[in-house]
Amino acid sequence: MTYEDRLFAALADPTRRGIFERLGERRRSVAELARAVPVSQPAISQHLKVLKEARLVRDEAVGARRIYSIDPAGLGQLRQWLDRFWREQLAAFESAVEAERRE
Amino acid sequence: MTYEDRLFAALADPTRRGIFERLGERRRSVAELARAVPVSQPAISQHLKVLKEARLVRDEAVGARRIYSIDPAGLGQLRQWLDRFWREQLAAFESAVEAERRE
DNA sequence: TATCTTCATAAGTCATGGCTTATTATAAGC
DNA sequence: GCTTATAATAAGCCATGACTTATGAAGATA
Repeated sequence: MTYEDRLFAALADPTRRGIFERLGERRRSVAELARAVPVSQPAISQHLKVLKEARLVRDEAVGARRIYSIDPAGLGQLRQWLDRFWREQLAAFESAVEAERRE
Repeated sequence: MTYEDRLFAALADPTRRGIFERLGERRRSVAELARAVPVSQPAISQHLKVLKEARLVRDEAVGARRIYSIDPAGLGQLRQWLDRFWREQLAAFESAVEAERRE
């Protein structure tokens, strides 16, 4: 499974995207997230693990708590994918127009 | 299921993303895709249906064939989501810095 | 030390989704 | 008109993944 796969798969689940978007507002502990999102604490931990492996979030130990926050790395990857795709598609479009012009 | 859900779910599957990227190069028929991607023709059709419902792809009848091509609408949605997220995160970051400064 | 909180992991359940083969519908070509 | 090509749908199989409860580990608090 590539990094890109992990990235898209991580964002595919709505609950997980919800968690991610909440972390976008501000850093939160697992318990805070569990209070805000209607699933159990273990479910939150599992989602966070997936997000972390996709490099979308980081965590930091603070006492017994673990504070999660956004890691821009994953988003950067996503933007790269989008930009590359856009460029390629634009190029393909132009070459199609060019081919048509030559007919 | 929201449109956004459909969008992310559609891009989550690697095979489907492969199909989508091939269509990024140029428009193709179902049979062409089936020849290029190592799954059966019905599987291709099923993937195309998902991509179409996410507005990532359009189709057009040409004789007995169906020509699929990129529909920029879905990508636009994805970019919007990314941009909005980025802006919000930036704002959150700035307000965090501001709060820290006041301490 | 004993207890309480916080979080991760284990194990099991259930729904979803991606694939297959079989079939059907429509258009093309002889 | 009959056969071939193209593509969508139906039905069924199986793996994956999202959730649950139960449990354990590590830090905070009395």
